[in-house]
Amino acid sequence: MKQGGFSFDFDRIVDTTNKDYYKWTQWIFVQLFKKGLAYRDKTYINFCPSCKVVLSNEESQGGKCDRCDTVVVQKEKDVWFLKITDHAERLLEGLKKLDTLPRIRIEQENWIGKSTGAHVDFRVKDTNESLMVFTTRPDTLFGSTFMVIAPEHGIIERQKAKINNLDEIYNYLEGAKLKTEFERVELAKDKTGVRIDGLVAINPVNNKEIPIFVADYVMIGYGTGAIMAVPGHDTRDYEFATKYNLDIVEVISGGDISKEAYTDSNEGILVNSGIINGLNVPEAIDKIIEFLEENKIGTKAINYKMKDWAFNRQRYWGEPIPIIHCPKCGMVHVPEEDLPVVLPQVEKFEPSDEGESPLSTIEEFINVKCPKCGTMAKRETDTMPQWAGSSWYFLRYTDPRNDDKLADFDKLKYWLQVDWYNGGMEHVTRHVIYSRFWHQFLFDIGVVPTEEPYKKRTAQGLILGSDGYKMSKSKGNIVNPLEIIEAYGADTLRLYILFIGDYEQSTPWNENGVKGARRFLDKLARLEEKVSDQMNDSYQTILHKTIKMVSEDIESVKFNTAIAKLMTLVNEFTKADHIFKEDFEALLKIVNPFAPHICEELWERIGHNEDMVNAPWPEYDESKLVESTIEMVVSINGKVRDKIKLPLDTPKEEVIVLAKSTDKITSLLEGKEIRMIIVVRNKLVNIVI
RNA sequence: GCGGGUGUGGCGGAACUGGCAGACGCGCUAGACUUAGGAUCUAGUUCUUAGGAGUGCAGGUUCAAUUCCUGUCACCCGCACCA
Repeated sequence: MKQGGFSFDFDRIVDTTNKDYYKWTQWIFVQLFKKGLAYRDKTYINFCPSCKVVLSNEESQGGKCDRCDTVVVQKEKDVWFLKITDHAERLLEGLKKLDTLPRIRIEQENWIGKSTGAHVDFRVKDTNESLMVFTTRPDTLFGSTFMVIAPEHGIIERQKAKINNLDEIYNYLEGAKLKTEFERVELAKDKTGVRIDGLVAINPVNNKEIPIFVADYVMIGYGTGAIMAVPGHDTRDYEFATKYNLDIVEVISGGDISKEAYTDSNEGILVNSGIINGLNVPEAIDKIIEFLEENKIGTKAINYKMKDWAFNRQRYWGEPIPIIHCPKCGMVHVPEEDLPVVLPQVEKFEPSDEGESPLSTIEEFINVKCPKCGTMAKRETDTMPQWAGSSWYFLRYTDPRNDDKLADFDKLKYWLQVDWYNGGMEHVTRHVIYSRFWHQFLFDIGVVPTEEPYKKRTAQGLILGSDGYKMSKSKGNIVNPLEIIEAYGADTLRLYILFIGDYEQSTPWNENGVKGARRFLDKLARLEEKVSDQMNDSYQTILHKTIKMVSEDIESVKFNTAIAKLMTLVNEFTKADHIFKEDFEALLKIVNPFAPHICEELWERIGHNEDMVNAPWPEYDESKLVESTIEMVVSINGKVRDKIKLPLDTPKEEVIVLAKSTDKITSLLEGKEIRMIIVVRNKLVNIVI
């Protein structure tokens, strides 16, 4: 970093693995625990048999471990959760105020996955329980002709005495278990399921008895793990109903349900639907929810795809969770004054085969007195994920050595919000959601002065290997920046990376391009020989234009075009027979952000003792931006035919006369009738024939 | 399937509210200086049947379209039996 010449304040270094830092990560956890936002629960978790580690949903996308690609298995375990779902709505709301890339915004919205609809209770006949479903389309309730529950749904065990085909069902559940989440999704085309013989549900709006199926196309993790199937208006239900010969009822007119489900039904009118017949869809939804609530069979509901954040890991490298398990008091947090709970020295860094944390074998770490009652108790041995420390580190920059607080409130007030947070594309989704959640929480307990951490959030494009693929060790297409600095210099590297392409776009690395950047710097250095005390008018316009455009490009993060313009200017200076010293200084100042080392060097060589970084940014002279003579394009029917040189702001009538009089244009116009002439001031003349 | 993004020379990429398509760089070609050139400089470099054609493809609006509209294709990314 230092070699690259970045202007970071290295006095404010923050290291999330340092105990003076993670003390505050643990402190935040304690606050979350006190507010009930950190809780422990037994659940099926994603477990990677290779890393021997519990994974969050975020880390096991596609059913594979995001570190080693091993297929993830489900395992029952005690899991620490952070109740991020409590913030679902706020996280979504706050997004509106965040200035960010469309892509990031969409990913966030997707991740939160809000949908509105209703919860509806379906009584199960001859039992004392009912199945609750979530639906976004309560208006189609009258068309629900069967129900489907997820294989993991608890009702199977609870009502097994009533089920006649238990063997068949268990058999199916076994099969479903063997499939990974990934396969269940992949083999989506062919729907399988088993009817639960013995259990019948009652559709609460028309009291019809409908069969219940168990099928793995319903997920336990989303909604309630049970659905009301409306085959007439849902493709999956339609497919299932056709396969198992179930009733298909049309409740929204407009389609042809003998051929396929009519899903594009927002236009249609309700039919076969009792009290909501004749209404359009939005009206029907309102009315049926009203009905459900009046009769206590359902409620309006909002569902989020996002789940609580599984927060414990069994890795060594992580902040120990500051909780003590006391036989008398239960779970007690470590008192704030006793923080940090320091990560002990350990011989074995690997978790046990059972997936226990490596800390679990260290007696002197585990055994501890309960801070409440003094009884011998045991420490929690799981640690936090890497996300913990990275969810708030930027706050610590404001006050990196504070030992009393995670950061002084007044300092936070001075610095926050972060004006612009930029980071790598690969971490964006999770980092944005986690850090905003923590920040909102810290705001709620009065630790930070703003509800949202940053105003603007972007991510820069990746630099790919020269083969156009993502750089990776296995592909052998890695470029080591230090080697480039060694061979071409830090300025070259900086310049090339910024010149290579659009800031947000991924671009392949090209060593030849690096040479080009170096050539530019060599050219710049050679200009020094031409510096003189004599003014030079020959390049004034382009100089001032470049100052203006480079300033603007930097503001709008278009570094590639800024550098292109600098190159043009240097080419222009190369042609000049001498360069006025002040003009050369102006050039150095605008090249400086891209190539600071060489500019400082040249700055000194032309007689400055003071550092260049403190020199003011040059200003352009408005009067020098435009030349007095301009070139106008003369086109016929939109095709460029000739160019004429004219004084700036020549009146329209004169322009027309001059345009028509050139040799080329006269010959082309011969014998033709001019239908109209369009003049764009100082730009072009278009003659239509 | 849904959503987002991107399609411009041999390559990376420019082109503000429609107004000279290909800036700038790489690569390539020829020449100069040189024992030499992988240094430097100069000239050229979208294609071309030399009239034109040309910004993924097909239409449309306009005096004028990479830019606006309609349709369509391809690639990349994200989500995904989401009820």
